[in-house]
Amino acid sequence: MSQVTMIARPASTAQQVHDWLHQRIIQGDLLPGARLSETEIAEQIGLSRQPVREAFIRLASDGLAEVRPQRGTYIGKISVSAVLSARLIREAVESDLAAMVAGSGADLAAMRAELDVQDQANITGDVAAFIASDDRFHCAMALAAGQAAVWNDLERLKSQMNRLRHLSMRVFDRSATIAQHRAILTALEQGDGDAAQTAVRTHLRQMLTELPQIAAAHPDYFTE
Amino acid sequence: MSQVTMIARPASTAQQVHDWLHQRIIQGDLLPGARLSETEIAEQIGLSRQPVREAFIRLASDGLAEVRPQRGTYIGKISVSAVLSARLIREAVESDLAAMVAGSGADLAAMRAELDVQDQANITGDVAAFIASDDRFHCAMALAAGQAAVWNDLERLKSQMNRLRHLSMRVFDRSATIAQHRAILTALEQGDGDAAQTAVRTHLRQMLTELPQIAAAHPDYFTE
DNA sequence: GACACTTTACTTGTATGGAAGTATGGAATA
DNA sequence: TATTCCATACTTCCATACAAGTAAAGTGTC
Repeated sequence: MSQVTMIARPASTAQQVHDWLHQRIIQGDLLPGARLSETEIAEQIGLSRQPVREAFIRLASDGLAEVRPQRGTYIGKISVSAVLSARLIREAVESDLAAMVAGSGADLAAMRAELDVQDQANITGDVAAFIASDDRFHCAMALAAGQAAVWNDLERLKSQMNRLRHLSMRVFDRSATIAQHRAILTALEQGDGDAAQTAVRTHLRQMLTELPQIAAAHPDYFTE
Repeated sequence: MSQVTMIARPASTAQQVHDWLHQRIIQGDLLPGARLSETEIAEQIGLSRQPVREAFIRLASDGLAEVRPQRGTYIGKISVSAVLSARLIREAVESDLAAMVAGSGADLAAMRAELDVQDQANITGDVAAFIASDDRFHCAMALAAGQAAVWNDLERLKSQMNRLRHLSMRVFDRSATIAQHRAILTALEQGDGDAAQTAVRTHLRQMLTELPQIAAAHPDYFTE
């Protein structure tokens, strides 16, 4: 925890607007291709256009929005190739992380706890809670490997995949995801690095079969 | 090539300022911890503060600058942990890419050509040219694997490592780097996936020994 | 001389006005 | 009816002015 976050100085208005829109986009509240208006949002929250504009610039840097000069700002569509490359990167990195954890004897209680949360969320049908726990499960593995910074660096890539999941989770089987998570954790607990790597790669390759189906179901939300 | 790029519309001023500063930071022209003034740069290039300010916001999103409200904007110091995690990610990803290329029979002429460029740059001592060719060598491998998008996604991480290399290349042995590149290419040409992966990992682990030395030589430029 | 306080200059943050460019709808014309 | 032209409203971009906060220099006091 850095000093900046310890000293409770409220973030700038522009930053708050950015965070607010960022979350709404990730959660699928603002849909791909939708229009964003500086003046409209500014009036909506009682600010001038400038901080809203700067929030848009940040969103564009995040790859979540597209500012077209003199035309308008739009929620970025989900790039199929971007999702595929993000998936490939995650598979490569998390496979290595799994190998590091398997031989280390690190504490895996956090991962096991998330499995219980996912079971609950699956029963109650709370999609948002399930996705959040899914994220924390993978994050816990990175922490077990002592690589918290790696997880932060993947944040940008994960955000694109999370948008996809918020579209897909209503359709696809969460039980299968839980089973895959359980396979990963079992292999880690047994200290079987090769099995853990295989389980991670199998899990993350699941998206290769899901992506075409989701893209076909929502063609307007995707590009490339 | 998309229509957008065909119609040669000049980028916005803020974007140009951002690109200019981005390049100067990566090349080590603007050193870590140095101060950036909105008004100063604005006067320097004959613009108002606003576009410069928006360029700063983009740089902060890139992780290259830090805007401290009511205090000033500074070139971000090189985070040791960020470099380490970027290195780990590159090792994992490029190892997978090497395995994909080794079995594919893809054209490797581009990689071989870069080796010649690096030999030349090593002789003439042109550090910037060497680093640029080094980048293109690795990029060529990603292209040979049919994963251009992956290389783009790693851009953010590479920029931090490139800042480091512009500090280190004046010190460290470029011939060793070339030998490592040659080992990678040889393994790929022989179709030996395992050897290629090993060569890639060995090459990228070189930084693990270089980083502490560079950080010790320039303690003011690093953090964490 | 050392210390506490005040002032002053300087920083980024926000508001507002206008400039440049785009898209849309309607009117005039063939 | 179809097409071209144009006026109008809208968008983002940039310039300017002001507000809020920080830091450092200066000043007075002990």
